[in-house]
Amino acid sequence: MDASNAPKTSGARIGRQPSISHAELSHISLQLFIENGFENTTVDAVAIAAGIGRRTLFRYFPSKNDLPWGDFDAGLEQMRSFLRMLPSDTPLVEALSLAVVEFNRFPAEEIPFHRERMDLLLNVPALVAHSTLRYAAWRQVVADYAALRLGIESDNLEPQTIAWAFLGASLAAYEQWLKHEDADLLELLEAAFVVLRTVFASLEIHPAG
Amino acid sequence: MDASNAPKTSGARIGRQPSISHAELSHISLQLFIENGFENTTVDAVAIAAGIGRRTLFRYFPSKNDLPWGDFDAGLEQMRSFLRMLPSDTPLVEALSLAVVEFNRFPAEEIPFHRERMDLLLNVPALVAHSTLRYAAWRQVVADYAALRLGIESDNLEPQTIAWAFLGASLAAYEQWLKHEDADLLELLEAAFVVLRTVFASLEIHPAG
DNA sequence: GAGACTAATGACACTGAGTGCCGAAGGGAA
DNA sequence: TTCCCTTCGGCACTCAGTGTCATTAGTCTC
Repeated sequence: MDASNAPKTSGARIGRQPSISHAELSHISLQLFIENGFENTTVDAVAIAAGIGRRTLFRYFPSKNDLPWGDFDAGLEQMRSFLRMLPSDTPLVEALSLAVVEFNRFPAEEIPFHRERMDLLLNVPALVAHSTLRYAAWRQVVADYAALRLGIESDNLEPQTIAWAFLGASLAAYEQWLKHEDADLLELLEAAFVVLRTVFASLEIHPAG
Repeated sequence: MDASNAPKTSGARIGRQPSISHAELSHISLQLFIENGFENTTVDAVAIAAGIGRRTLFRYFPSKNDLPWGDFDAGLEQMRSFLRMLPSDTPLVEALSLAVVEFNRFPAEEIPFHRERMDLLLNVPALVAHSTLRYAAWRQVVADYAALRLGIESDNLEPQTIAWAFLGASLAAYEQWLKHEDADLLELLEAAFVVLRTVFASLEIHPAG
């Protein structure tokens, strides 16, 4: 899906070369969004800044809302692999906690950049709304693993609830991270998962019968 | 916020009467969306069906996406009251479970209607995305109560994580409800909350039979 | 009842996102 | 060079949403 303009090792491609990459285009748009605000930046402005036609831009990204996301799917595949390689006797919640933390680990030099992107994604209403659609794929990864471990289908109540809980905890952690300049994202994620364990482990609850 | 065109008991209102109510307009739009699909129904078509101008429609609802929601805020206020009236020694998770179940209790005759609305809200991409913004207010109610009970601010990690978890569990329950014609929504909600308690208490999960 | 005041309506024009269509441009292969 | 393939980008169009403003339909005062 990405790097589609880099010449493949298996022979040169035929036809006209793409004039830009998804990553470049995403990066250029992000610059503009951060500088002028998401709403104040038109798609035309992004296309002009990238030196491509407006029509071409919509061939790279299906909507303006998708521009800041860049290559999210690549990260998902990594998370899938990570989960596959975990020992199968790892407790479910621990396995998922580890995987989610790993998913959000970035090289130190990328962190300021990542922060600005997440600041947009979690604060611009249009992007907050749109993000739900992207998170669905993320939840699917979590639900698939939970289903595998529980021996049930991934569209059952249990895997879906678990996936939602991990997503929610992650977003709560991100919100804290953006609010506190000096905070550590991975620690906040772990803290959020601990909240889940402690809050919902309170056993004075009587399951409704 | 609603019933603004019904004459108030305290004297007649001044100025021209609203030509329609939010509830009526929402209902009319829902009919069209269900019949023809959300994407295939233009705002103009809704306005015409409602016998009002297109411009007027946007004074009642800020966007097409808001039309199917109707009066969501009224339910939120009810949930707030419900939580306020609970004994303060009710365990936090139990209190929230009860409140959320109560929030989703509807008269039997409204259930088929509610089902169709939720079917739209949870399946039409544009509405799924937009719903995140509406759910934020819902989460705030949960977070506020959790914060109160925990003696911390509602924008802290704990209340936010708890609110996300309850929202996620509720949505997972709704998805099951829509998928199984004969399912009971309130039972599914309780089941989803039990999933949270058992999974995060690291107990054994038994797939629902 | 006439005029003042108030609030909702709706027509019009405009911006901006997203799409279908199609010819042109740029590349490799024969 | 010629053919073929792929991307590019201009154009026209649909539709959501907004600012403006005259109009309509009420109430209140004199």
